Amino acid sequence: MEKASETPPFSRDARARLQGSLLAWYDRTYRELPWRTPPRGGENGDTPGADPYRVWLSEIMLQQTTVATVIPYYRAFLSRWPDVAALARAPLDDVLHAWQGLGYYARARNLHRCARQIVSQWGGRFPSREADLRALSGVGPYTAAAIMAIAFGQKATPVDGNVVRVTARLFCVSTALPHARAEIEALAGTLTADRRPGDFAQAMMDLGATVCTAKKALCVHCPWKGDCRAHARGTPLDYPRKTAKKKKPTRHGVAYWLRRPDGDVFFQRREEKGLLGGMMGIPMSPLEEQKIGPNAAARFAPVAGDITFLSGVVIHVFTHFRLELMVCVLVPRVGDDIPGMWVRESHFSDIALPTLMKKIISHVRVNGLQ
DNA sequence: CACGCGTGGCC
DNA sequence: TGGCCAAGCGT
Repeated sequence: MEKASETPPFSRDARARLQGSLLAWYDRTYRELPWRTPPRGGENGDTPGADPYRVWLSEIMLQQTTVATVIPYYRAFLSRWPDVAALARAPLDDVLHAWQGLGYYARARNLHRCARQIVSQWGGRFPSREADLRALSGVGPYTAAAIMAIAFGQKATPVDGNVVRVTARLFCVSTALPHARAEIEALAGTLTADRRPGDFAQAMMDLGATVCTAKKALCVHCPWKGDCRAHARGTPLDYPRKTAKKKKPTRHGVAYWLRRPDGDVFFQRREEKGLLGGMMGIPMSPLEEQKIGPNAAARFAPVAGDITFLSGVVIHVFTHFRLELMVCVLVPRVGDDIPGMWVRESHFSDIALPTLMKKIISHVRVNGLQ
């Protein structure tokens, strides 16, 4: 396994050159973002550490999520909960509601749990040791390293998708992902600067986000073009190598729009674990590989009643499968005795609904019978 | 450790 | 248009 890369790590001098040119590039091209503190620039100037709460909040939101998507959510959270104590005091439902549409809802539950951990275990102040950060809910190796570097100014190497790509190209790592992960992390660690660790970490990510991107390598603008081995070969887009992905399957299901005579609609909280965990939604059948016929759809209904199938289907694409959902209106024949809540349409905006549920609501508006 | 977990934008 | 991608984590 020790064929680490096609080319060996850089010498001490080369590393110093790489660090200097990247930091200079960062100062020159600095992008302002709501959670950032500007680089002081200059000689040995370390950027003053940012508020750990803001760094943490932004990093959790940015997990697998684009900057443009995160910005409005980040502003809303920070304005509503300015510090970790405020967030810890909030009811979980409020946090989930504020998170709706952002996806990966386990992050929101872990965020809330983490806020309470900070208050109960650390007196409301973020710990400044990587191991203590790692013990917090929702904080993994990447986020712990990011907080260490950006908020506490400590030498640490957060390795996100950008850093993986930049590093794989710089060294021409021949091993394919995800197997190459450890190897790439080790190589990335050899680059990390002692000075301005927070700026260096963000510079690596910015480089991957704006210059050394997945689909384009704008090597002309890259501060590392003189040392990059993939650029020297003229094949930067060949890295990082990846193993082929499986094709995304389609799964089928039925969603039940339970409507009472007064017009209220039935919602229930989804189980904490699993798809859209902890969010509100209308009842759904189990998801199957095959289309679900009318008989099975009636059999899966949560209560007895008159069923009307709406025309069309709701299509929603998740990370690991494509969902094709039939929607039927169900007028319960008997009183409700299943756990959940009846919600007036004018109050839909009060409950935490994932995007799939909003699509279903829209589908009923368009195709539903009044 | 491979997999489950959202959503929106891009070509 | 379908596949790929985006500042990963928990199990």
